[in-house]
Amino acid sequence: MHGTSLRYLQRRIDALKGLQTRLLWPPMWQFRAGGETFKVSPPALNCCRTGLLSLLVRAFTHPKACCAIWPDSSMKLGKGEHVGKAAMQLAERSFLKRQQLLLAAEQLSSTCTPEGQKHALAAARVQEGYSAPRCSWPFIAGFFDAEGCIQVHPSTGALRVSFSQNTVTVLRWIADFRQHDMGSTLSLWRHGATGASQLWVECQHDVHVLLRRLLDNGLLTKRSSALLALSRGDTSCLDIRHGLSRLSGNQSKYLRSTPAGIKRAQRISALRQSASRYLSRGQLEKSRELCLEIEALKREHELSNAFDAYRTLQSDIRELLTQGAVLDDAKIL
DNA sequence: TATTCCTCGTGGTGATTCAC
DNA sequence: GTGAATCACCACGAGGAATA
Repeated sequence: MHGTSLRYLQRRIDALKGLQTRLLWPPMWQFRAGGETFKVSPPALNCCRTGLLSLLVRAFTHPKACCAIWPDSSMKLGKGEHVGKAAMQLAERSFLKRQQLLLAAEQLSSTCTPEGQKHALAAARVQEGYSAPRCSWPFIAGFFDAEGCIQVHPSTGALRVSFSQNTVTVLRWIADFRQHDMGSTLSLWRHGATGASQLWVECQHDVHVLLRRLLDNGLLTKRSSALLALSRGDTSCLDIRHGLSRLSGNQSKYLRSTPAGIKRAQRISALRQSASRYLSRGQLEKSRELCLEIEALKREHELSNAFDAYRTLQSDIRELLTQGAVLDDAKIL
């Protein structure tokens, strides 16, 4: 790595990512979900989309629910009356998409043109009135399953929980409900560039109480992550970080800091604190020396992070090729 | 088909408090 | 005095979904 520039590494990373997106992954013969292994037969893989869809549905949903809602609805959308029934049932429990679901249920039996239906649904989506719901812990648990995130802070080791949503209204419901129920406030932050909002819980006591409440009220897809986070005390921060990363899959994989990266971040954080103290005591020279050291460490940190991402990409691509992945000719520009 | 939007997961920074 | 822990705020990239 010595002598390699950040710009050069970034170009290599971009090239590897380009290669990775042009790979046709090896055939999948089985997959595991919910502790069960599902075999995928060649016909389902090769041509029968419905067959593969049914398999996935069986794996990821409740058997009864999937029969009622899933396999055929996506295929027959627009003419199956069970779609209308499903939309009506969902509308009874939905806060955010009630108007759209009611419209969908009505339109399936109306004579309106497909184009007209499409415009009406789009208008309902824009105009959806966010009437205040009967906010409850089961509602928050369900919302968190879909939009929540549990993280261990890289340089502090602190547990953090966040909810993200483009519409700030729902986050305010949750913040208000929680303040009323538990007497503590949450920080709500709006992302400048995208306009999306995030609700943060960072006080360690509040994080623990919140996770326990979510678990007690039906948290499902993030259950394992929440239990792992709550095991802190018996397990090290690094192990919890690693476990949470594994549970969240490959998303943002190449952004994650390695254990060495976390140590660098912690060192920088400690030096920054010292510099700040020297500055506050008027020891300007010492503060300036530390600032120079911090800048050098930050450059090294950035370069090392890029190198780690590059090595991980290399290794992932090699493994895929070993397993039978090939370049997709149709994606070669 | 290209572009924009939206969500998820992640990292950085500064201030304050606490323990040694 | 110092390092560790905590809290609060801010921001961005990836990639799938929605839209033009």
